[in-house]
Amino acid sequence: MFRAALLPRLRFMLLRMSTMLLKTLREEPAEAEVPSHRLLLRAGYIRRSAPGGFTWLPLGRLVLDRVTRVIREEMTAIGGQEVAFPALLPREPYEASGRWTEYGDEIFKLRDRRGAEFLLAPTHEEMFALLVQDMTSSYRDLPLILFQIQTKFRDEARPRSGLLRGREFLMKDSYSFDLDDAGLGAAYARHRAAYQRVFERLGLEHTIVSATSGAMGGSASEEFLAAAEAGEDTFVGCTACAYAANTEAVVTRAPAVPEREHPRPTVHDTPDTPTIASLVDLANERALDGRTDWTAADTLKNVVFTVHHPGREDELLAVGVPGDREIDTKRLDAALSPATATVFDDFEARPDLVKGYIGPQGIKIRYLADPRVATGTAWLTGANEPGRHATSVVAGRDFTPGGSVEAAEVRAGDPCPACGTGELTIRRGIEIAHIFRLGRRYTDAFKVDVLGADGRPARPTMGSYGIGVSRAVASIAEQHHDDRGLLWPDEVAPADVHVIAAGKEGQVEAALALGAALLAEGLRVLVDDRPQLSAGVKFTDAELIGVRRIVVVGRRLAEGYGEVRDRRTGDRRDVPLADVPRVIKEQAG
RNA sequence: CGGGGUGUGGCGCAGCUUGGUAGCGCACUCGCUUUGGGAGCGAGGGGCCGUGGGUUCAAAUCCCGCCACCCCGACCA
Repeated sequence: MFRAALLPRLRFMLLRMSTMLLKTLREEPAEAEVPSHRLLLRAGYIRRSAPGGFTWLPLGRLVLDRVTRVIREEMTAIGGQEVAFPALLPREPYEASGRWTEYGDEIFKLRDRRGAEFLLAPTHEEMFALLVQDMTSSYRDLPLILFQIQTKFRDEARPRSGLLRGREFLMKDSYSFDLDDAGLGAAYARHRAAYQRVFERLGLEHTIVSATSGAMGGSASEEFLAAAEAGEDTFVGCTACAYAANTEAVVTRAPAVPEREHPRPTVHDTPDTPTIASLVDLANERALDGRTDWTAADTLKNVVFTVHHPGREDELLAVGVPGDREIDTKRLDAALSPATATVFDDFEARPDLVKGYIGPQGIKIRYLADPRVATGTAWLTGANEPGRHATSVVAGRDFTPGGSVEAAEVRAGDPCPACGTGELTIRRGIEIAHIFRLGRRYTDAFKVDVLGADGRPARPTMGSYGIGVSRAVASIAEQHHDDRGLLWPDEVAPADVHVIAAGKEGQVEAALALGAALLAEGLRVLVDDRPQLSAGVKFTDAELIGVRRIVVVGRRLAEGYGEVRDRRTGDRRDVPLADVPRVIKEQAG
């Protein structure tokens, strides 16, 4: 009988399905919607075990470890040093940075037996800043790149999509400490390049987009988005150049406005036209200004919002966009950050704001307009009287916005703001990494100083760089599967080769012996040595589990042949068993 | 937080309208047969029907509350 324990010098153990904690599901779990969630559950990689929390089963753990290994290698290669912090932390550092309250409900807070307050860390900027304060004293100690791979906790309002958005997830977070902006820039660039290598190795097709910084603070940040339908982020690309951006960060170019004389504004009776569609219909019906070619794009839509400024009084704000566009509240919030906006609806309290007939002329509240509402453009817009609109309302002449705002929705086909010639395409993606130039927000909060070369204190500047490790696993599954199951890239597969014993006339023993020979080649081997199972079940499970190379030890065993399959190419050929290890070794490179 | 949906054995579901001994498929155990694409026959084990209360002689089923989960949106990265 084969005993893996008899091969102590081998790097890997033979993975035997007969004894592995593994149960594949024939039917789709009702709770799972997105492909990665469905397949990882069905193929026995994970089990849901808490709201927003998953257990990594043996197969899943193997994949997770492979992903972790790649990240660790690339982080080490850019000079990163690995540490590990507690996840359970006292309140004080987060109080000092302001994030105890700023992070809001998303932070898990708890108390110890004496009533002292703790949190489960959602991310660790504070602790790394404190560590550097504690352990460095001279500019000679910098620069530093420190990282950890650790479970993070966020009390998500709505955990969903399996591993894609959990309340507990694995994250690689690293932090750079430099004395000046040039050093920070270099650390940022090294992380960016390292992440590209990581995702290249993980087989993750991704796009780097400029992003907004959110609760982390700091200026420039970029997100790495893995293209996937199941993703929650929308981003744009350009058909002609390399431009890519999160929709929140898309900047609209003001159109070139030809010089021309516009007639004075004319107010028209436009009863029962509270919507853009009804207004356009009526304008054409009545041939306002002699035109019958009015479209929604000729109208100026003005929407009133209540803006909530943290720590200040709410403010009313009207936003003007061309009538053929909706306002994208995510973009508006990003533009107003840290303030947030909600649609204003208490029109009874403001008789000067005539719902459905608001125009920017003489408006009494703050007014911001889309960049398309450029100086010299003329609009059909509300006349600030019930049932009336005005034509030839010209920006810069009849009204002057208090500024421009990126609030209009971005649409496929919009001109590229970078090159101006290409068109924007819209795709969905999963945020698998986010890198920030933080600056000194956290080192200031803790007064982290080292002694500079000039003998004076110098305050380090920080960068923060996260990779969602468990989310990356799910993203790989999203990008690498077919209708039969998962199909892992080699680098992250739970095994290099999957050996199936199809038959009971010595096939199990032969498969185990072949497994041992493959192990001896330094390959990671999964053997389906489960007794009593029909070949069909094993084939189906192998395809579900998703190891690319499958070797079947079956009906031609008596002749000394096995069948080597490639799940990706569909190629199948019979190979003498003695040659299988060499053949597989060559394929696996 | 708003809208919708669902809670019945490990998984997928029926039963609920019209109250009366909890059922099907898969999985699991044992036996025999079978063995290259989710095997067959036979015999079994496993469920306080999410939870608390109410109505009733009697509740999975009717009524009220609560909880959980899923989906869409808001929020968040």
